[in-house]
Amino acid sequence: MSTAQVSPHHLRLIRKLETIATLGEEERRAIDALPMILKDVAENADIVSDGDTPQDCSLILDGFVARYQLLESGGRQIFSIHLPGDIPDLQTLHLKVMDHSVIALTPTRIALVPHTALLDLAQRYPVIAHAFFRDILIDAAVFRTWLANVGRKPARQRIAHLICEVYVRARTLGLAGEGGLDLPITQAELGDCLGLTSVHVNRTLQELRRDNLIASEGRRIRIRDWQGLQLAGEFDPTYLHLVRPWPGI
Amino acid sequence: MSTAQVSPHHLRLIRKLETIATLGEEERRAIDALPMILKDVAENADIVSDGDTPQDCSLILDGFVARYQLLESGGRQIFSIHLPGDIPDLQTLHLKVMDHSVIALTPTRIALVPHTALLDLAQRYPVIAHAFFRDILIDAAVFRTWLANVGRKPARQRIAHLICEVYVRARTLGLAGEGGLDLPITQAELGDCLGLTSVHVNRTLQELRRDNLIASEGRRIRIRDWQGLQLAGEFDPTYLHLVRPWPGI
DNA sequence: CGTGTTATTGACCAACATCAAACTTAGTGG
DNA sequence: CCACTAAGTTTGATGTTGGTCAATAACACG
Repeated sequence: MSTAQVSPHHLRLIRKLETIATLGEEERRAIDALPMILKDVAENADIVSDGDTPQDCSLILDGFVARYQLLESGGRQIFSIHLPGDIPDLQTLHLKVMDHSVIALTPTRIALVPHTALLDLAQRYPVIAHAFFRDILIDAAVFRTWLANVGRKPARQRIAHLICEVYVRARTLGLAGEGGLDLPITQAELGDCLGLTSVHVNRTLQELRRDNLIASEGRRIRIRDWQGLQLAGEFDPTYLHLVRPWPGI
Repeated sequence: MSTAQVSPHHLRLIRKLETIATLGEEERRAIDALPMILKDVAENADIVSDGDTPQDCSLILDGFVARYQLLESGGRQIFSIHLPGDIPDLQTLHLKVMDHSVIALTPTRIALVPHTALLDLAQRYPVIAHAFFRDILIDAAVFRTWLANVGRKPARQRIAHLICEVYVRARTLGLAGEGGLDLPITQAELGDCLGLTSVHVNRTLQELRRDNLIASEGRRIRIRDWQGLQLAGEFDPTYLHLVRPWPGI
């Protein structure tokens, strides 16, 4: 199967899974046969909400997505950032009730894939079941890493780390070049990722700019010193368990 | 199969899995046939270490266990607490290299179960594969919840929440009665769970005692006001996805 | 007993929060 | 194409939670 014949939507998923597992020709073909219903989601709209019991999973085709929870006390904690190719609600295959929400940080296009189709796929192709397992486990590894960041690192390190993570993941998926990435996320949202207020995020970003680790033009964050930024964030990509990390990481 | 014939070690695992999934007679029998090698682990010894590539999973038979990571800056973050019946390194079935460590908080007895046996089991019994999936997903849900705690809640809430969580899980497994539980964990370790210093943990515990939410006699924490403690911690057990929560939770 | 770990207390400090206002930017409709 | 608006960013002044350092007290255990 030459990839030219593959639908670009399905290709997104194949490309993503190939960053964390090794697929064969057969598996790629099977994924390409998945039924998908396209759907556009407005900025700041929930894709799945806390308490839902969805029957489909959402494959991100385009846009930035986050998983989060609102606290009784009014605060919000963002748990992870998701990029095209990710299925942020893959867990609904095995946990029927959502215990958090998924939101579109930008205007987003998703593909809805029925649980039945995905379960069937995993049933028939152990390699794909393995890939799903890995995806979920890497998800958990990201949560742990964020927990360590928020629990034990100062603001400057946390922010640097987050930028490193999103950059590496975007780059691995071919969504960012050498220079940096668009991180279309507000400082308040950054704060909700990192357990900080937007005010403190702002001041710390200025510090990172002053130290020439990053530059920001509007919402585009340009990485000026990749080594330095990794150092500043104590960033070690091991926890992402990438199969083929690009050189220089 | 009457449970009387089942080895108590295997029963621990069966009981645990039955808190998060529903097993049939056949599955219980298959679990009972799992090969296990018993091993004692000293207090404060690693069961698995960051960077290891183990060939077995560790079923906890007795004792308290934690997963953690050391940071370059010298700090430590604990990610989760594990009780008898848990398999804290289940993820090594699908992620070969450990990205964190597992430590015995108390003298602990574990059973080593070969990956091959577990993978075979999951292959032959979809219900068990499903249970493993759920276990890993619930693990991730715990990480998210801790992340929300550390990121967005003050010390008092964090501590109350942690006590609630461990109590509910211990009680569900039949390891704690109505009155409270042994939480054989130092205040420094509590701090490493919650992103606090031991000094602040100490002061906050005193506050919880003063408010009559808990009482502590040595290391035993007695819960004096279960409703109040849940309230103080904004504790909602949904994220544990228990199949049969006990009444009054 | 003595020794090492853990808990407790006190004095002081720093990182980050809060509150509030001004400024910038990107849309939007006339 | 400009004025208007809303959202996001930036700045300043001030407050508080929780950290740091250090000493003492309470245990646990051989």
